Amino acid sequence: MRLKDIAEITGFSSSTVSRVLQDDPRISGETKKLVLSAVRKSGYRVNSVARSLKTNTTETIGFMAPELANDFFMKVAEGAEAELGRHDYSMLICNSRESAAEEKRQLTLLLEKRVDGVIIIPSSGRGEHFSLLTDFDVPLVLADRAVEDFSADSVLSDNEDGAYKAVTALIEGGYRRIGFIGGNMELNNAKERFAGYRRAVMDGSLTMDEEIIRFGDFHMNSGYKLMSDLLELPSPPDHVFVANHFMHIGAAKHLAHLSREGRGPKIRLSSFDEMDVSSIFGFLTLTVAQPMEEIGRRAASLLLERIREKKENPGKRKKPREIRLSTDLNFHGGLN
Amino acid sequence: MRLKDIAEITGFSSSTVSRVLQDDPRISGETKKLVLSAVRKSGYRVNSVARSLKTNTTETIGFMAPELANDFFMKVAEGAEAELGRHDYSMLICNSRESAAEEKRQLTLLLEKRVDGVIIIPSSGRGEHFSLLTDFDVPLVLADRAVEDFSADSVLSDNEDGAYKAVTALIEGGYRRIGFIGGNMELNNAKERFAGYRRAVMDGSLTMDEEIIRFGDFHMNSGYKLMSDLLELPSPPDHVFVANHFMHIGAAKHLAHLSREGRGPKIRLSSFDEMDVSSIFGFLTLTVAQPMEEIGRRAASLLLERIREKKENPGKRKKPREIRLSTDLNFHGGLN
DNA sequence: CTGTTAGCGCTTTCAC
DNA sequence: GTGAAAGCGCTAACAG
Repeated sequence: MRLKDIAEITGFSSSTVSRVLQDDPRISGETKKLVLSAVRKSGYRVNSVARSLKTNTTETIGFMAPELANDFFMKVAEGAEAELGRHDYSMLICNSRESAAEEKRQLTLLLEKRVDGVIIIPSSGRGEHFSLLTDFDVPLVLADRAVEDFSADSVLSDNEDGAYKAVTALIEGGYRRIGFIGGNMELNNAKERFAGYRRAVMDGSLTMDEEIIRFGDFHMNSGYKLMSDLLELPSPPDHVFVANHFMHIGAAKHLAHLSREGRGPKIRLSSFDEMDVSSIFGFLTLTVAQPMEEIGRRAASLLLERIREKKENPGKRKKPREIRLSTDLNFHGGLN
Repeated sequence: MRLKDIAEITGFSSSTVSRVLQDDPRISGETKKLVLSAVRKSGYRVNSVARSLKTNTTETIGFMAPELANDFFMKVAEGAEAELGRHDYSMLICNSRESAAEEKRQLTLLLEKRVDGVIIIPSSGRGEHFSLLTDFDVPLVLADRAVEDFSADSVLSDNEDGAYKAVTALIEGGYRRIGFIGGNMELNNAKERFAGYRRAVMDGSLTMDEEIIRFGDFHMNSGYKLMSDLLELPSPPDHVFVANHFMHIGAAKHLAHLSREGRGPKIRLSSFDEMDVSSIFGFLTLTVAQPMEEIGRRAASLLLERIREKKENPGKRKKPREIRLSTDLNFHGGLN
């Protein structure tokens, strides 16, 4: 069933049917009713592919994340999906598998599918290949992470501030030897969280001790391992600030194992990120909650704005905008 | 840059360029080289939209899940994505928000986008609206859950068997009062897991005691709440089998809270599902591991098969196939 | 308010 | 081995 068939059934022309479907105000109420009823009866569905070919827009955007089975990324995705859905956009999802090469490969596919724009949570700190998109004039918004070699619209948390607030609160709470489990330092958010930690330590007149500063990969197992390393130190920290949720769970898991064996050390944890499973353990003191869904929502709405601007003002590209969302500091277990 | 431009640059016709792009064997090596080099130089990308209009296939499938920020669903999605990627298919992702109505709404969108097929993890036990797809001859595969009022290809875990194996092992391990925290009983997998529990209890000559059988909604908080209910019983269970991962984490969280307060009851947990955070607590005895990614992979490959069959044999619809994947029983903490 | 017409960028007979 | 031409289903001037 094609639009043309509806035209034949109702006796109107294709253009009239097309206009009805687009709610063109010029169409008379009577005609509209007739056409719409024929559409309903026949079960006709517009062919978006044909429409896209004609209009040169697909109402589809690409969403690329380093992995899919990751609650943080998918909260961002849910936020984006919600915002896009309000505007009848769909989302083509891509798993970059934490690889910039794979990221590039998938971008070319998105390009061929003629998506109207792309949201990327970068897999690495580098994004030269994102120029693929801008070369083709496809709007791009980075979410959660920025890259160092490519400037693009982005929606990020205020990582440094979040870490600073948390560590400062810990110092005020009396901790004097606060360890740090950081993320992959090629990623800007890992760097910024570390910078926040460092600044808080300095401002709080504690000494920066490299012994109690470790870097992992933002995954659970590295949190587990690094926690274990820290505890084996002759003089272990009295608190550890962990730079993301997954490493925090890993670190807590290690503490839980120890305490199960009856040799639980006196130590507490705080973490960047807050998920609904964050507080399952008793070691948690503070979390720095990122507005995960808002990151997605804002990324989507910025992207839609860029798409609109492009349509209204072809060829004119605005200079990249960076949106920083602030985090919330939440207390959980008390300070000791 | 269009295909036609490449034709003009190289002096060949559009048809020839098109054939080169599709690796048509009739094209001479020389021509191929010439065209390909022009393609590379110009940065030309095929326009999939135009191709789709012509070929009536989009190489895109829809993937619908009740939520996105759910590691179980997304492991399935990753499996599907991997399989689809091997065949250059893309995935349009939809969040049905645990609502059949929303599910229906999004299906019509997928229909308009002319996806070649759809994978659905149903939000509810009902799927009359899935006929939207079959009416339009769009292949559909259900993953993880079946629906009672609509028969479709499906890839499911052997839920009953998994629960049966686990509970039987618990009985053999000496537990005599095994409670059950079930899922939303409108869902077939919740029902089947309960059936497995029931059969094991019967076969093991324990008594079915409704007191220690509770039903939640597969989310963490209901596991927490129901665990608390069970512990308040005059005669609480000595073990609780929880019907999925998220409720298990909730139940364990409750136990962790209690034991932190020094009043940890002597009770252990087992759970359907195994995720990498399953074993963070010490209460865990057994898990019934579902092959999450395989569910996705198999769903995708069955879907691709159906798409192929449809192309080769239009109009002929095979009768639905149900694939049951077996689960693995894994021991964690020992039996007491 | 409605119809005619051209054409989006590709694939694919059919012809040579 | 290559080209000419038609057409996928829709939209959007333009015309009336």
